[in-house]
Amino acid sequence: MSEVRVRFPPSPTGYLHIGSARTALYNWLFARKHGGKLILRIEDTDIERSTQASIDGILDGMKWLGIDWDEGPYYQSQFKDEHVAAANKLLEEGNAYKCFCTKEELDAKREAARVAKSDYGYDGTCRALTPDEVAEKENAGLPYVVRFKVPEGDGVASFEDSVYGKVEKPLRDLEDFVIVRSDGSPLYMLSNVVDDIRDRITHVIRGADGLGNTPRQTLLYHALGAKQPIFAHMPLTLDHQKAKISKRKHGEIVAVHFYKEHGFIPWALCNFLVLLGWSPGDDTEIFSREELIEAFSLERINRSNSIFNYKKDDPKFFTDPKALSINAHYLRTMDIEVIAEMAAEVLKGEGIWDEAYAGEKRQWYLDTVELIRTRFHTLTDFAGAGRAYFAEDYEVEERAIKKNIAKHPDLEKYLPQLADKLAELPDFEHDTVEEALRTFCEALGVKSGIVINGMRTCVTGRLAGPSMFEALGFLGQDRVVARLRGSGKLFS
RNA sequence: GUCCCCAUCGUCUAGCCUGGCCCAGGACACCGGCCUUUCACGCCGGCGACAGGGGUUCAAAUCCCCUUGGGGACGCCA
Repeated sequence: MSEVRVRFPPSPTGYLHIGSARTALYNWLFARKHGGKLILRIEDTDIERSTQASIDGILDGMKWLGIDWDEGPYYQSQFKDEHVAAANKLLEEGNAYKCFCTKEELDAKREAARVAKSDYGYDGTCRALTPDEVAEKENAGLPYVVRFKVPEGDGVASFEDSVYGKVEKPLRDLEDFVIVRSDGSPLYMLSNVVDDIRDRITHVIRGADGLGNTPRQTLLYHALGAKQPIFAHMPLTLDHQKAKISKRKHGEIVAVHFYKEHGFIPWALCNFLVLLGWSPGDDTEIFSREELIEAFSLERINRSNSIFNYKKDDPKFFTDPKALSINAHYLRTMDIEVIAEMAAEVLKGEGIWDEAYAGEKRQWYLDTVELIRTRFHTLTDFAGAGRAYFAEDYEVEERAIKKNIAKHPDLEKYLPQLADKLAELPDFEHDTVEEALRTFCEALGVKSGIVINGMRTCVTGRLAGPSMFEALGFLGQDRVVARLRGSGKLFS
């Protein structure tokens, strides 16, 4: 096989959404697996809706995900001349013709067909025009579109699809479709094929919504004298109502940047997305980059659509639970240095980063991240649930106060007393602190659990967290003592 | 409406091509237990599906047909 060349052709009409990211990912995986090239082509021919901000967003999203490309970005709009030239070639060789039917006439025919409950396809009125008639209309200044001349007869347009197998469409079911607008601008159907031919694309991997117009595109390849690529149509991702996930309908939740902002690890999102419509055939679900590239294949892509399982306003899961669980898995198993770096970005974003964490407190920082990461799901938790380890402005959970403070009013006296005891300690080692606390509790005749939990609420702001004695060591004597002395505010 | 595609636990899926090893396996979620003076992790267990109906066959989740449900394509959008 010659070099594998695939492409990802987003249209820059909004942010990069996860469905597109999945398409990019599949293409990328295929290219990497076969030592091929991924070409990034921005399909910006819809000038009305294309924006530079969107282009930037898409590039940023891909970079963040780690989906790198080998060529491009190319811009479809720069190749307009080529598209027009291709249309002219088709015209000259008799594979296309000028159509003078007006939009109104076509709408009327379409409407009539609808009323008659019959199928509508362009009836070929202008196909029969003689060269003289065409010249006459053109000279009269009548606007026209260019239509592709679908071959007549009993033939079929067919192509090989790595997911769907051999796909055939009878030519008689295909109408003479428009390839150039009346204003002279080429249509997607044509541009896309011309670009893929120029970019020497060998495999077109795209959403199943492209399946329907593939037969027409194969006709274009043939008429343009090019070999058609191998196609692979991937199933669509739907929402719970079985509607295609879209920016319009679902908003931010389907945007790649949303996941970046909500503390996702890029690769975790990729790992989740690849599983939507593909599986390796065994029970593996967590893959390193190398493993996934090795395991990936077009043939194992599913044919049925999958559902992106998120429920709006779900208090517990802000996105698909599986995505969250995969992210949490990476969060607690990836190399601690890497996680610490990602967490650092979050802390910097929150303005609670201390440069010392990269210097003299480096080891403390690493150990702290290690201590708390097992119960987190996203990177943002380091600045949320884990805030007390890095800053003084942490919030104390309402339910923690309710359960561990309010029920034990005596703590209002005990906690400051405990602070004094702890302040006297020669060191703040695990055993030293534990012994001091147990002695303290015994002297007062109070159960240590009550004091421990009250203390946890006070010094970490949380109902749950790491073993208290361990956590205290990380917080340090000074901070613990100060926080316990200020515990009075919890009782108001 | 016409054409095409799809159909296994709530969700992602394995198994389907090459029928028996499947009274259907894994993961997430959920429930229970162990661990833990909290929580999480981890471990153990539980709940939970072959859309329905007909065939074919000694045998069907797997093959065939019909029904139903869902999706897509039918633009001078991309």
